[in-house]
Amino acid sequence: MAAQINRRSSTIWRARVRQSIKTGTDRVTIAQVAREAGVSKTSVSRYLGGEFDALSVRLREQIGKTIARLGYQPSQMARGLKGGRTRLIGMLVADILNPYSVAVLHGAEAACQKHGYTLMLCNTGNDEAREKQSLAALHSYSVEGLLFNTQGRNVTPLHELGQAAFPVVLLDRHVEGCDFDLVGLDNVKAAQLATRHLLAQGYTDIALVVQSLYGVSSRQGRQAGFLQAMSERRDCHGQTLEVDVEQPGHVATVLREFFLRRARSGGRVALLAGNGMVSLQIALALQSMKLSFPDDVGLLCFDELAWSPLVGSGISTIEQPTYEIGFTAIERLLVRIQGERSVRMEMLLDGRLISRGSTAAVTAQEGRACSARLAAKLGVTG
Amino acid sequence: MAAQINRRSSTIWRARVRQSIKTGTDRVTIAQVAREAGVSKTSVSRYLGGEFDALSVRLREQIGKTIARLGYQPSQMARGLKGGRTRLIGMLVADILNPYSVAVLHGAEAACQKHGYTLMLCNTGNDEAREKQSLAALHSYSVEGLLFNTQGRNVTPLHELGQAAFPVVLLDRHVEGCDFDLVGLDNVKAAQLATRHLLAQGYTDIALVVQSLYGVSSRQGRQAGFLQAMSERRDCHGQTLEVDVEQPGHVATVLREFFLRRARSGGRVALLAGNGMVSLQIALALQSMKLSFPDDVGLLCFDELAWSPLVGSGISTIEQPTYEIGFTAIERLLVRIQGERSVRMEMLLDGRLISRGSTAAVTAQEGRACSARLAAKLGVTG
DNA sequence: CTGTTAGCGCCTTCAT
DNA sequence: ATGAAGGCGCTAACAG
Repeated sequence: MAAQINRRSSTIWRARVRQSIKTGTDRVTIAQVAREAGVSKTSVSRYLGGEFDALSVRLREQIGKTIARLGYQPSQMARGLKGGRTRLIGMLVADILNPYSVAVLHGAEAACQKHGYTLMLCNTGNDEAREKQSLAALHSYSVEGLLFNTQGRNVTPLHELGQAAFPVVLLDRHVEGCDFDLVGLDNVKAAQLATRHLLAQGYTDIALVVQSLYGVSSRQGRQAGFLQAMSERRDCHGQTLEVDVEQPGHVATVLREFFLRRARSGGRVALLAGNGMVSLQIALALQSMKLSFPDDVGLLCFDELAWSPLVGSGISTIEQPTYEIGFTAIERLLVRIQGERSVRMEMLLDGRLISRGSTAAVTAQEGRACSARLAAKLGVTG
Repeated sequence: MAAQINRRSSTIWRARVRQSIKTGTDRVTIAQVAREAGVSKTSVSRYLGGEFDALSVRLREQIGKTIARLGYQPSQMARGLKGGRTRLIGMLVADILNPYSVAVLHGAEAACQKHGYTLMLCNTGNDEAREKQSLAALHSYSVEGLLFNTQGRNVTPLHELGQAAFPVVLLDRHVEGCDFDLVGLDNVKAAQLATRHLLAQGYTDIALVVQSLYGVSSRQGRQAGFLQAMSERRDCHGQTLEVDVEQPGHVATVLREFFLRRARSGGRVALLAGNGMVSLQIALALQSMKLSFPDDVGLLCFDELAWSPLVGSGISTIEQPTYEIGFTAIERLLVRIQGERSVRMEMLLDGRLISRGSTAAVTAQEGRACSARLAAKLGVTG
C-alpha cells in the first residue's frame, strides 16, 4: 500500500514487496552486479567462472569489488539449469543407523567440501521402495553423480542408471550386471585375516555371524574369505550363521543352538561378527546368556566401534578405513563426473586387525576346559 | 550407427545420440510431454501443480498417461528458479561424529521424506569458518529453511539470517539475540532428574563433566539443573569439570585431580557425563586408571548409546528422544516455511532416566569403604 | 577483451 | 477450459 504512494524507486519497491510476500532474503542477482559495476552480465559470469585471462584488470577489479560489496552469491540452481554443473552429489545410504554408514558419510562429506560440492543425503532404511523414490528425488535435483550404498535387492533402477552412463560409485556392495566403480573393503582378504587370527589364537570351532547374505556382495565376500581360511585347517570347524538383527532374541537363539552343537566337541568356540550391527547384537545376546568372552567364547568383530575397547577385556576388531572409503569414493566419483570413461574399477582398501582381550590365546588344554564350562553354563541356563 | 539404419523410432534414436554426447541421463522436459500429449506446456504445468479442476478429464488423462510413459520427472532446479519452492532443507551439524547428531539426523531425514523435502547436509566440525561457508553453500542452493546445530561461537551469520526473517530452527543449542525456534531437550529438568537420581542412590560428591560451556546453551542448561539440584542438599558436594575431549589424556588428568580432591572426604563419588562424547572419554579414562564403576565411582551419562548396557554392569543414562527431536524440528521448520510468523517458540522434550549398574545404590557405610578404596587405588597407580 | 543474444525447464499472468 | 508469451538467474555461442 505504501508502495502505491511512492513509486520513484521501483527497485526498492520490489524489494520491499518481495520481503513482505516471500519473507526470504532478497537475492542479489548477476544482473544487479553487472549494473552496479557498469559491465555486462557476461563479464560477471566470466569472472565467476574464473576466466580471468579474458578480462581486463580494470574490469576484474571492478567486478570483484562490486561482488564483495553486494555480498553476491551466484544461485547454483540457475547455474545448474543452464550449464548442468549443479555441484551436487547424491548419497544413498542403506541404513543411517549403521555406524559404518555414518563413518563413510563423514569422509564423503569432507571430500565434497574440499571440492566445492554439496551432499544431498537420503536414507533408504534398506527398503526397496524408499531407495527408488530417493533416487527419483535426487534425480529431480540434477545431482551430477551418486554415491550408492544399496540394499542389494531389486536393483532395476540402478541398472537404468547404468544404461544411461550416469556417474555412480557403489559403496561396500556391488550389484550384478552393473559396471559401476566400487569402493569398499577387501572383504575376502579381511575375512581371511580375521579367521587366521582366530585360528592362530587357538580357536577351533568358529562361526561367522552375518545378516542376510542375499544380494549383499560384501557379506558374501567375507564369507568366502572365512571359508577359504577355514579350509586350510581340516582339524577345525567353521560355519556361517545368518541372523536377523531386527528380530528380538533371534541372535541369542541362533547362538545358543550353535554353542550346544559345538560345545561338546571339546573344541574352543569363537564368533566372527560380520559387521557392527551384528557385533552389538552378539554382545547383548552373550550378556543375556550370561556368557563372557574370552572365557566362554572368543569374539572378533568386523568394524571398529567407539566402545570396542570398553566391553569386557576389549573386543578384537577388524577396522575398516571408513573415512578413506568415503573420501576416496567421492574423489573417484568426481573423476567419473569429469568424463573419465575407462573401464570399471574396484578400489578395495585393506582392513586392520586390532587384537584385544576377546581373542586371547588359548592352549588346547584350556580350550577343553572352556568348552566344558560353556556346555555346563548352557545346560544350566538353558 | 545402428540408429542410422532404423529410424522408425526417433525417440530411441535421440536417446542414443544424446547419450554419446552428453553422457547424462536424458532429461524428459515438460515441453516433450506437452508435445507428445498434444497439449500446451501450461496444461502440463497445471497438472503437475495439482490444478485438476482447471483441466478437462480428457486432458488430465492424456497428460497423466504421457508422463507415465515418458517417465517424466519435473526438474526441481527449474521449478525452484521460478517459484522459489525448492523443496530443499539444509541441515548444519556441529559434529557428525557425535552420535547425538546422527540420531537427530535420522529423525530429520525421515520427516523430510514424509513431506517431500530433501535434505542437504553439511558437517561443520565445530568450526566457525566451515559453518560460515556451509551456510553460504546452502544459501546458494536456495534452501527453503535451515536446521541448525551451531557450534555456538561467532554467530554473526546466524544473526544475519534472523534479520532476513529466514526460516531457521535451532537444534539443541540456542543463540543469544536470535529469535529462532528451538527444538531440544529440557536440559535443566533432565539434569535435575539425573542429579537427584545420583543423590537418591547415595552419592554425595558429584562432578558434572562437560565439554566447553562457552557458547553452548544446552550445556549451560545442564549445569544449571545440576547445580540447582545439588543446592537442595547442603550435605553434598557438586562441581563442574570442563574437559577437552580432543586432547588425549585430558579427561583422565582432570578426573584424577577431582578424585584426589574428593576421595579423602569419605563421601561417595560419582560422575555425571554431559553428553555421549564425554561418556566415551570417561569410560576410557576410568579404564586406563583401572577404576571401575560402580565399585570405585558412580557414573551417569547423558545420551543413551548402543553400548550403554554393555560396559561393566551397564551404564545408567539419560536418554534423549533424538528421533523425535529431529522429526519435530523439521515439522516446525515446515510450519515456518509455510509462512507462520508467530512468536519464537522453544520445544523442549523430556529426557528419560535409564538406571543400570553404574549408579547402584550405596549406603553411607559402603560409601566410606568405596572412597577409601578409590583413594588407595589412586595412591598406588598415581 | 567485451557485450548481445538466446535459451536451460518451469511457472505465471494474461488472453482467448 | 486452454494456450501464448514472458521471465526466473545464469551460461554459452556469436559477434564486434
